[in-house]
Amino acid sequence: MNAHAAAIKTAEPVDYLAKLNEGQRRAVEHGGGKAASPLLIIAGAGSGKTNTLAHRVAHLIAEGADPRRMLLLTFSRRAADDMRRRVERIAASVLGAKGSTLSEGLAWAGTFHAIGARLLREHAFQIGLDPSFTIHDREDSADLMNLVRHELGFSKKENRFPTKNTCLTVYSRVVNAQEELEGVLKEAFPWCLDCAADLRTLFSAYVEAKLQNNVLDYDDLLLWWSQMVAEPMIAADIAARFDHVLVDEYQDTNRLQSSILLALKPDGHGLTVVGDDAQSIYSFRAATVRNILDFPAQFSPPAEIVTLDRNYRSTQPILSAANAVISLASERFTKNLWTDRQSAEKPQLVTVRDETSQADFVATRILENREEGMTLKQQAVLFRTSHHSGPLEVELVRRNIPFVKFGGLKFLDAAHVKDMLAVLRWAQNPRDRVAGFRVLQLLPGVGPGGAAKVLDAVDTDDIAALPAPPRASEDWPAFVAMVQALRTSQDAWPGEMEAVRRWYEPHLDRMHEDATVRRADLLQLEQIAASYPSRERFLTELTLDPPSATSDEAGPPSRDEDYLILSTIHSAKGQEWKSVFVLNTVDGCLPADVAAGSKNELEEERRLLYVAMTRARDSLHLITPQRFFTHGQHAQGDRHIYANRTRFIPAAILSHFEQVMWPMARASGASRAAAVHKPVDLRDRMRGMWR
DNA sequence: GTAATCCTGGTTTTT
DNA sequence: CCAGGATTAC
Repeated sequence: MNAHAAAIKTAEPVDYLAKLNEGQRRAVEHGGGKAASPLLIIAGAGSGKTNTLAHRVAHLIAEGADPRRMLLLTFSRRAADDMRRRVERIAASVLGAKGSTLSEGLAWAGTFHAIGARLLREHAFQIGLDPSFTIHDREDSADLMNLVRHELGFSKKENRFPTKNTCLTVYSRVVNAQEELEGVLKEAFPWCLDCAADLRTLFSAYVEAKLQNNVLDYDDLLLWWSQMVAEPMIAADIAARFDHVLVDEYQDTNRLQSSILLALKPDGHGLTVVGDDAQSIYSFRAATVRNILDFPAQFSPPAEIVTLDRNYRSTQPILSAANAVISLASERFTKNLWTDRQSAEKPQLVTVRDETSQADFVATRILENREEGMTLKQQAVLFRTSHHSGPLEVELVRRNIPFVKFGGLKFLDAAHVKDMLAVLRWAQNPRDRVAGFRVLQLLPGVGPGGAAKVLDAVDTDDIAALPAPPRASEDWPAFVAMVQALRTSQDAWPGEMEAVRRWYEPHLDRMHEDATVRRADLLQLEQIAASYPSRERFLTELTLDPPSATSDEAGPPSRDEDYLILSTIHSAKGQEWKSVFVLNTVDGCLPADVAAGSKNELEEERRLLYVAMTRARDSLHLITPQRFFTHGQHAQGDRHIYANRTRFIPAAILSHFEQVMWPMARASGASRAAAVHKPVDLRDRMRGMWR
């Protein structure tokens, strides 16, 4: 359907450059279509960044560059697909029908991690890697870390050792930030400083375990890539594949990633990076704004800089408010954005009683907007952390408003889905101990001990030759048969999915009360699997590009249905909507209390609010509930805390907002307050009925 | 060595 | 309120 729409739109004038403003045009034409000196584009929110990059790619192609020799590094697969579509459209208008075939050659577009995985598989034999390696997601990595931690005896120390997740976070930071362990500990994990030596031992054993298991974690995809291109012979090989390297969202890359770029293009020739330091929100992944700031001076002569500061997205009042918020940042490098989209409507700062009231307000406004002709899809609700949308989700369901949620819990995190994937992964890579460990324990009577025994033996023997674990003899033959069928690919992909599910379902029924619900997920997984060409591709791409929305999968909610977007602010990056609602704009939520520790963390939270605000085109609501109910336990509790407006909107900049109370105070405050403060406990009445 | 039960503690954001 | 760890009972 989109392709159809695109085809109609190709009546665009051939002078595609005419539509660009001066800065955009300079960025697009830089180098005149040749692999020219390095280019840095500082592109503010809504300044047409993606469009400019797409035009640049199309322009290069139009000037004769080979799309197959372009490397386009984006932040998500979605961004890559979007880019490909746009390039195709622009190229088609310039080159006619030939353009669309050309952009199909844009094969090297994707995330750093996905491209890394692909290059590593292709060059595996040159670097001592078995190309059948499997990739561990965060949780698998933590499991392996835990295994090693246990083996080394760190788990039962007198003074408690950092948890598996902390260990992994430290490890990951050292790798991605390219810093010394001690430095990282001192800066970010001071309470672990005493364990520095043990951590070093642990990490070394962890690396060894990954090698033994023939697995790579997320960080390895970058680390191996960077090490690979540090080898002159291979580096020449890989660098020669790409004439142009273009990187989107450069402010969210880390030092490891920048080292890869530098190895690919040492003199910066053919290198283009785009970003906005005001939107840097991924420092927890070791991203650093230094990458973007230090980029020009890495080269001599230094990279050319083009700044795009005209915003085409938001109205002036929204932009002014956003500028006011970001101008309070302690350090800033980009200029304020400007626009000529006038409007009388200031962004609203809405005070509501509590989260329930907030949900009520949002749902009401959204329906009002829709009555006035704004579709649900043109509206979005953003929040800092995934669970903030809980009460709203309840309200939306109650009012029958369809929605799709981005970010937070994923389909793939569900235990039963992980079980299925572990079976496939173990078949793909028999050395993947974490996968095997998980799979074996699905058998009744097999626990950690039994599983370990089998895995130790399977190293030397064929699994069929092994004696059944004592208490699992009944289920053993069927299990072995299933595993062997997978290993010998008896049922071609994706048919084997069904075989695995058939085997798994009885175990699912045994282990989970709610097996029926979970079965539906398995069927869905099977559907998703069918859209991948092979087991290897399925496993790889699913871990690197998991379905980002909770109902994003190939499932029933039909594509052309109208639905509201709920999203974490992080997942909202790069997107825009006519109307945006930001939930819980209060201290403790934004900034999140866990991130209010250091100055740097706080500054990042400020940018987060800035990112959220600049997603809005015409209408923006920031909502501040006055009361929060503490999470749960005391049933009789009307335990709550009072929250304050976020510190990022101090009184000094309040004039940029219209302040509103909701619901509008009709009754006098006193009677309402009385009603609120006198909770009624109906439980005794219920009990009393039978006494 | 496994399974069931208790208990503690902790909690963003994502490739 | 939930998951995961530790403890205990088999």
